Amino acid sequence: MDDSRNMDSKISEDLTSETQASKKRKNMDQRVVVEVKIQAGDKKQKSEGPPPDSWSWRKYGQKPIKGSPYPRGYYRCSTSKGCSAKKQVERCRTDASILIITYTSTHNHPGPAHHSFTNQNQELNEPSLPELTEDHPAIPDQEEEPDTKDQETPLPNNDHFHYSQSPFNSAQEIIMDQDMNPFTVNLQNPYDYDSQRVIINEEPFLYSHPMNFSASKAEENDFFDELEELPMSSFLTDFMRSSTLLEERILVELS
DNA sequence: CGTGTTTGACCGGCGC
DNA sequence: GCGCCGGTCAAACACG
Repeated sequence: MDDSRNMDSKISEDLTSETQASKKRKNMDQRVVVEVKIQAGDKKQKSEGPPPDSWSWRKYGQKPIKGSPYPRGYYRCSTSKGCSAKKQVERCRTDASILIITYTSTHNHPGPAHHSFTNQNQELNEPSLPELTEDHPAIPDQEEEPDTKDQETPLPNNDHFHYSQSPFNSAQEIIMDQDMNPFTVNLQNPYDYDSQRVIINEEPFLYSHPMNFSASKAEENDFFDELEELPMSSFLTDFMRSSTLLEERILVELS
């Protein structure tokens, strides 16, 4: 639909520091980039996979990306018909063990499963961000993004929050490279998305060795395979539950 | 039968 | 103006 395009145009002007982004491409609205470090064995988890995520995603496309050996999958929220939440999943071209998930738009509906578990986590997790995405009309423009005012806001906090909150209310690390983030920047980030980045690493060493280069042609196939199934959310979910110890971190980072 | 995935085609923006 | 590329659509297909 053109809704996406709609926001594109609008947003491009809003983003103040997205000059770079626009260069690369027509930046979409503000996006949340999540980097998930996975391990070889984790992929299998999907098989047993609990619910993928609190949200159900329907894949609507997949395309090979230039410069990256791995294809990018396009997902849309299927939980609610009118929900415009989308996400893109791709692998880091430099480190195959890193999954890059880009969340776009917001959920304009309460997440079913999400809610249940949101209750427990959210309380301590994100005090500043109530169920903005959920059922709170706190968002003036709601999903449709707006009229710019929302995005123009110099204090992206709120905006970002509700963005980040929906998909991964369990991120272990939330980083906004937009402001200043040594971490992300230090890591090699092939993408200059001007949105905040969330890094979820299953390993505590993510920052230690950003580059693994363990990706080989042979693995490519594997990756494709994974991408196709891409229920990566399964481990995300897993994280949500077990990342309680890091929740405080989020609080600090976000707040 | 309903829901989600796959896949090719199409559209629109951007760079040259 | 043309070509490239990313993003989306929609029909066909697969699975529960």
